[in-house]
Amino acid sequence: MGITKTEGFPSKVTDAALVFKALGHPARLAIMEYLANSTSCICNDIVDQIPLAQPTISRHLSELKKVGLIQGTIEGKNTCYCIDQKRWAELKKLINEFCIPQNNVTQSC
Amino acid sequence: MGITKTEGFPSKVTDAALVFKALGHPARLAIMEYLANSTSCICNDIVDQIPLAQPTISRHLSELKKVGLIQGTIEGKNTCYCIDQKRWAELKKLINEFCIPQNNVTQSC
DNA sequence: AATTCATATTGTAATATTGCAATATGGGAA
DNA sequence: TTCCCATATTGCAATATTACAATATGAATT
Repeated sequence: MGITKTEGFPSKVTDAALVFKALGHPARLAIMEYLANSTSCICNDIVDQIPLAQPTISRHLSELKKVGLIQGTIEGKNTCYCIDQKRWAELKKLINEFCIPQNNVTQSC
Repeated sequence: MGITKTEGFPSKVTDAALVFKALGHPARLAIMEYLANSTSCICNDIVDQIPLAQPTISRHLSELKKVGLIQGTIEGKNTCYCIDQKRWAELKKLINEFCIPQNNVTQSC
């Protein structure tokens, strides 16, 4: 059906899945990496960095914004995108809960 | 188009995106969490844990297997799924390269 | 006011994903 | 062999995603 069932899962799982999903596209991951390594907020520089058309990038940006990974501020003609550091810290914690396996658990295969 | 453009991105980015994408579904994330916290390999126990039909879970399992997150071993009647610890360590490293922002970079907004 | 530049939105077409019923497959038990 | 049990695969149908052209918007510049 193309529709993702979310009932029956803990909200922590569905929340984390949304973040992973947002990061699960080369363009969006490249945008995140670019923003994480930039000293200043970048605007249309992103368009020059990513090999996709401007409308497509705009849509990816709004998707990252939707899950709270980034933040956009209008500055005159330009829009300034950057990682929402506060939210990022929370998300990183969320991600690590799934990324890091329990050390005290030994698997039999 | 529904098609994801991968040309023009570093392979490190597209590789990581595939992993994130695989984790970007509640069912798959729940499976990973379950496997990470189990002392033994689980087989059809997963079907009892996830509120989805067996064929759907089977498909999610094969998707996780495709990106190397898990491993399946046939044991008589059952199939034993568990996290591929070696590959997981590599993937964790890959994920952290994108998850952890540079500390020496200060953002202006 | 007219133009330009940066970005967002909308429309549309192609493709991918998801979910389940139905069905296969293959091992072990009877 | 026949019957179950566990799992995989296939075949849809519904929906989501992706990409881009065209267009809108809105600020600054002329």
